[in-house]
Amino acid sequence: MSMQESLTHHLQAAVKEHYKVDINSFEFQATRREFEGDITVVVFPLLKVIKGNPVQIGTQLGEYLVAHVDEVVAFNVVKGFLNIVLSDSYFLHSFSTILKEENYGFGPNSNDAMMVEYSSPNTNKPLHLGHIRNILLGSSVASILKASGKKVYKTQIINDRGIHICKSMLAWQRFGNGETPETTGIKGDKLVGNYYVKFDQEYKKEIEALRSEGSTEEEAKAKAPSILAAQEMLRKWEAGDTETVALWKMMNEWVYEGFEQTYTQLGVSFDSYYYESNTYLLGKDNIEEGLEKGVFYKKDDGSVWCDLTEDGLDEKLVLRSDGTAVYMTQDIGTAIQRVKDHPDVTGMIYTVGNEQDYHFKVLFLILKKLGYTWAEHLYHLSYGMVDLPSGKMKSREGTVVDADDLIEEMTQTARSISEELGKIDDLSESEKSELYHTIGLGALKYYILKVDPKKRILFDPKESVDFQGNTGPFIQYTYARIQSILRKAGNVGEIDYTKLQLHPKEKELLKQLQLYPEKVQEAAANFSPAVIANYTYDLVKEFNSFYQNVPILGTDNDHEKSFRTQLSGIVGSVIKSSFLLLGIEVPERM
RNA sequence: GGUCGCGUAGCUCAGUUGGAUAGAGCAUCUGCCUUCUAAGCAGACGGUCACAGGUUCGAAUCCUGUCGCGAUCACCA
Repeated sequence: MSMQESLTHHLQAAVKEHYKVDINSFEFQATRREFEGDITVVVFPLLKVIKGNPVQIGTQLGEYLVAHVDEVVAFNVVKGFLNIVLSDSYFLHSFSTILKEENYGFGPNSNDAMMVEYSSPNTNKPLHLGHIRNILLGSSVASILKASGKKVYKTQIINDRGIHICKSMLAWQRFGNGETPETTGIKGDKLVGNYYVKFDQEYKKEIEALRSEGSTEEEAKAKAPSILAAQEMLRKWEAGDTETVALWKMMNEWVYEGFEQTYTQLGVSFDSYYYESNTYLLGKDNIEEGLEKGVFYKKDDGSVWCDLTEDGLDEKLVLRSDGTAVYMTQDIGTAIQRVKDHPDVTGMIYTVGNEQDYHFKVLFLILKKLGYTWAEHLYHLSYGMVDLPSGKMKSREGTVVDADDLIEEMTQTARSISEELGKIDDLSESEKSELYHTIGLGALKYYILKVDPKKRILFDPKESVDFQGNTGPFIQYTYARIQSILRKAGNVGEIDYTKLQLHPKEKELLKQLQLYPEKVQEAAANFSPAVIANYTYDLVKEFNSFYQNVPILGTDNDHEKSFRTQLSGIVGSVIKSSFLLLGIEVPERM
């Protein structure tokens, strides 16, 4: 039974005894720092049932608690707030429980399986900062859900077909002279991306030429030789033309190798991959089904629609009049296919930018109307765009912050700060570069994950990501500090908890530690890594204050020394655990 | 124009069933390394929670309206 439950129980009895009424629940909150106490009962809501002065009522309740509950040692009432002071032994008992737990903070395993989709890139250009936000969010939410007790499948859908893919293929065919990642030493995704840009440059030249001959912009865009060739290539691809398909396969392989390197750098992975080249024809059968069920209707021209006007949305096309699929058709089919492939899946999460909010609203509604039970648990993990001071990132115009470049830059910043501080000069070169990578990525990941996904991020490449204050490295540093203490402390002896008197800083730390399990659940319920990031920051701030104000190894009381060492150890393992949920590693030294 | 999201300190952000004097970091300023790692700690400065109404004992939080920013409204993906 938790302390809140226990207090509720006793408060009910107190209210019954004094005022002869039944009250189901009470409002609790952590006592604010400026008041004495650990947990606070808000008296105001009781006034609806009990007439009287809130201070008097609070006092009576407080007296009852002190008399009847062992753990309550004192109380005070300020206005309508009953502040309760809990005993040291209560906190120490709770600490010893945490100490025994294997995976403290994680929920019990359930059979619910969730599928989390993220990354989902196009295979015509390298990953950029926008993808990084997507990947970090999706990957972290997957870890958080797993920690909350769910089974998780990480997946992505790779946009490996379409006109934009043909564009880079075409440009390579024309201007590539057969060059490959091997011959050039250029990373595969970068090489292909270069040809995508090349295509666009040629295309623009053609448009200009046509316009000077008198065509309108629209006409020029439509009849430029490059775009016609790309369209022709797409037709060949769809018809299964051997040569085209071979070129497509080869260039996509280059891209996949490049992506894989970036994923490895980021420390993320997937359990399955879906390719649009396999799924783009899915969904047509489901449209037929929907027609039979009356979820969709057919117009005279043969096109199929879903009427969502009663749900406050529009009518949505789900099949063209020529019988071909649209984006929505494909997404309906893919969702259904995924549950067929993973029968234990009870819900899915799509990590996709907020520009597609409407699309997913419609998709989820249609799937619900089709009657799938798992459609009740679909969530669009929507996030704001990452913009630059100059505006939107555009691959074709080269105004993107490249993922690999950014990772490298962060690593270099970590290197120069570390070298300046000079605390790890005795490490080997390989240990050092591993450490710089850990710190640099820690800074980047934390920077992105600590903010609410809904908000757009303005990223200024000129202003580097911070390494001080509310940052990843600050938290990593605290972890390293704790490890240093543990190394020096050696083995901790048996602790006689009855010989201890808690320092206020210790008590605050214990309270913070107690919060971890509920924070994990809260983060899972809200699909929010930011909850974990902010919690960890609070914990670490609290620890640093403890560290600077209370001697750990320096105290001459052996019980205190052991306890403080152990307390530091637990804080360290919670930092490690919570940072793992964010996909951030922690160093033993830094 | 319709719909959705956002608006909190100079800047970047917390603040989730409505609760006490709205909290952090960065920046600026002041102290603290012969003691466990100063990427730290202690403190100062900084607020009309976009604006205006409403509900409530109580509103940054809920409701309505206004303004600003963004996204979206294709037989594109």
